Amino acid sequence: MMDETRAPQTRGYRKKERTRRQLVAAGQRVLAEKGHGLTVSDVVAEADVSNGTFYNYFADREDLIEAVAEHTALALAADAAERPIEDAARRFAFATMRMLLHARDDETWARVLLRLVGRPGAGVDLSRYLREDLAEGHAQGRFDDEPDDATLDQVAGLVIMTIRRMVEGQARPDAPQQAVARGLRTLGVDAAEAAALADEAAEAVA
Amino acid sequence: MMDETRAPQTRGYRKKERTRRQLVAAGQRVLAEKGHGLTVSDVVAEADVSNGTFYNYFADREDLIEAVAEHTALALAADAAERPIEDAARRFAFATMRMLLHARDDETWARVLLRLVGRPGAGVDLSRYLREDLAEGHAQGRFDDEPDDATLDQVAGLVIMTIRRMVEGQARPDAPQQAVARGLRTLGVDAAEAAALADEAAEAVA
DNA sequence: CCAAAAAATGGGACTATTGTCAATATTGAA
DNA sequence: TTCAATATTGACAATAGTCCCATTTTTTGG
Repeated sequence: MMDETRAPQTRGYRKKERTRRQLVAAGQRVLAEKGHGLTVSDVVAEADVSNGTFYNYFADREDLIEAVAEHTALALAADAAERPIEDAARRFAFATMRMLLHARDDETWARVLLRLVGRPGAGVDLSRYLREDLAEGHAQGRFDDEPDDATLDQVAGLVIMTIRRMVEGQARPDAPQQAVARGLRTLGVDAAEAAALADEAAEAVA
Repeated sequence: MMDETRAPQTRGYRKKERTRRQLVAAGQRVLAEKGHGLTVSDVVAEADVSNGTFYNYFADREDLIEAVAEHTALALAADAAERPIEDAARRFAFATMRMLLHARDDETWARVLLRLVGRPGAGVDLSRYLREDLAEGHAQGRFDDEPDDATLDQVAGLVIMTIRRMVEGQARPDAPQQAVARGLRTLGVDAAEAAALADEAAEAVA
């Protein structure tokens, strides 16, 4: 990715940024159609820019794929965050369930998301929503633990590995509920309520 | 990877399998020296085989990197498994700590290991030792949970995400102990003992 | 406000690398 | 020695990634 910290003051600047969005959008379409066999040629053709321009915005092919994954994941997370759910535990259950079911229904996206994990440095913002949820849950007295990095890692890791297992086709049908319930229990919600919330989320999201 | 399930029909033919080992070994050396910029050309030059031969054994460049990572991880896991530690909880603590510290000290390997996550289907054997440990721990009455997939995912996910954070340079110095203790607690070991075992493992492995 | 310098973007030819393939060489068995 | 099976090879095609220059945009100074 290019320098994101540059101040977006100038008007023309935004025009140039559109090229990046074009490329990401094109990447999304090509990825959806051709899956992982996407080539840079495909993408630049779809976006109607030249090969050189592509590398003005992305370091390599993986970098684009990463950007597409992040874009989709953020959209999903932002959407979930907008829901006016007061209880942090319930919101966590819904957001997590949403991500898991989306991964189940869109294998291409799931695979791309998994790659993101394998590329440290990327996807940092992804955990922002999770962190906020955890912090609020702790403030509400819903979750035991302080929302520290280790807690975050454990919950995120559970979600990631569950998605991985789903992609591998080795997941039981109720893997999403299991994972959500397990995540809640890890955060300090008692087993019975965790299971209830997970089931509720599964029904609501599906 | 090529077909591993092929029966040893022609006994002596397996001498040819040496080529694969040569490639993996060459990959290890090149990876250690050039880090991520390794090219297939480098590897085949180092292994002294032709370009075409490489693709007889590996589907693509990533596939080799994967094999190298698995090779190293398995060596590590096997080594840990050989230690005559009776208590499953303690053995888990040692094995996990060993992997975490190795990842901390060898960033290249850590990055390669993370990539395995993004390649579903790979690294399956990696969790075998973990599964065995969990099963034995359950049999010993040390761990609460049945050693089911979800438990495995949660523990493996914790380790992976901890390594990820270490690679990103955002981990606290005691992240390995934290992670090991957390893993033990997830398995049902009470907090005090989990912390004690984690500290013990950290000292012993370091 | 204008002109010119400076900086960033877009373009596409070029190089490097990956990955394919059909021909050739090697192996073990009969 | 011959054969079938498999491994190896290197030339080749496809694709990734680099580089430099023209063009556009932004900033500077009068």
